[in-house]
Amino acid sequence: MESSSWPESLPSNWIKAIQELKDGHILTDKLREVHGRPEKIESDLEAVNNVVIQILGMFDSTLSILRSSSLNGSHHNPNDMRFINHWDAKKPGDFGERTKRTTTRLNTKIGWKKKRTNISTVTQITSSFIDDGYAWRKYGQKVILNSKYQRNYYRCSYKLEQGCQATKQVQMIDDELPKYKITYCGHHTCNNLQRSQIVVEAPSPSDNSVLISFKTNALMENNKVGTCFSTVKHTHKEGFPSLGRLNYEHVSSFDYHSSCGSNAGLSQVSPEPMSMIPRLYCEGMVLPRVFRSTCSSTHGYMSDAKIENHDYSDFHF
DNA sequence: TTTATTTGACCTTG
DNA sequence: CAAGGTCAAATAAA
Repeated sequence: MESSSWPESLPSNWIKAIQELKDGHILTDKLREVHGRPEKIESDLEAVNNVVIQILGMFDSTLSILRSSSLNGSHHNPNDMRFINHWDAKKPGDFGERTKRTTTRLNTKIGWKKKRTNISTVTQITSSFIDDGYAWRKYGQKVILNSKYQRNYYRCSYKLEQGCQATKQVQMIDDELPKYKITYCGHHTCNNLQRSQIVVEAPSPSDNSVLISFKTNALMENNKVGTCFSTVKHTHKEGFPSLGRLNYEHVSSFDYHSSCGSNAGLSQVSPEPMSMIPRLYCEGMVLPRVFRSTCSSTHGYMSDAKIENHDYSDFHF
């Protein structure tokens, strides 16, 4: 990926994105070197951790640049507020009365439509709430037809501060076992991911794999569980029935086994914008192999995820 | 007092 | 028109 192969006419933000990808590629190579040498991983765990975090940051940065460029069909400065779509143009407090709100909403009809038809979603079925590393704020709850449980709507806590458009919906599935359908809509453009602490364990002699344990900051810092688990703080009277007290350590800790073999999982997921995929996948994709993700929840069930409604129009790789 | 959640109204979509 | 998604005032929690 030589920079000379790119047309000189590329806008500066695209060049920046390309540079980010190149840097990420170099760092990934570094990781690959370490991958086959578990003794090095152990001795330099912090350095490995830092590389992973750098790569993730580069992916987020690149996607942010690409998305901001492609959303409007032209290249522009992502900080230019003129290019924010109608959906987000409105700020809280703009409407003191219902009548005023009604008028404005009608005027932004195009924005609504665009939002709903073009947005990509990722749906995940899980037996417990997953800490995806982002801070979410609940903004709605709705009774869904033919469903015993209400659907809960969350948006990124940094929507107002940074204009992050990521939202997610959480709905309990009517099943004999407690399961949740979590639908992520849009991707995060905020820089407030609570980075996971990554613990790499040496491979076992019997299993040619590397165990990487992702633990969120919520476990490291006292009294911050509420922030990280805003989605867990639902009410029992209307929303989901009580599952009892969740074990935070178990729920927020995931183990990834890097196994030789199948690549199906990665190939299925990789085209999706990194920052909109639940961290369950994003973190795993850092390494060159594919993972079977085991959610070590209080129930110990496997979590399952799939991508619905691909829309790659914003991401021309 | 500040911040987050609840909840009914409003709006879009099919 | 029904169903689902979002807003924002009211309320609760920290």
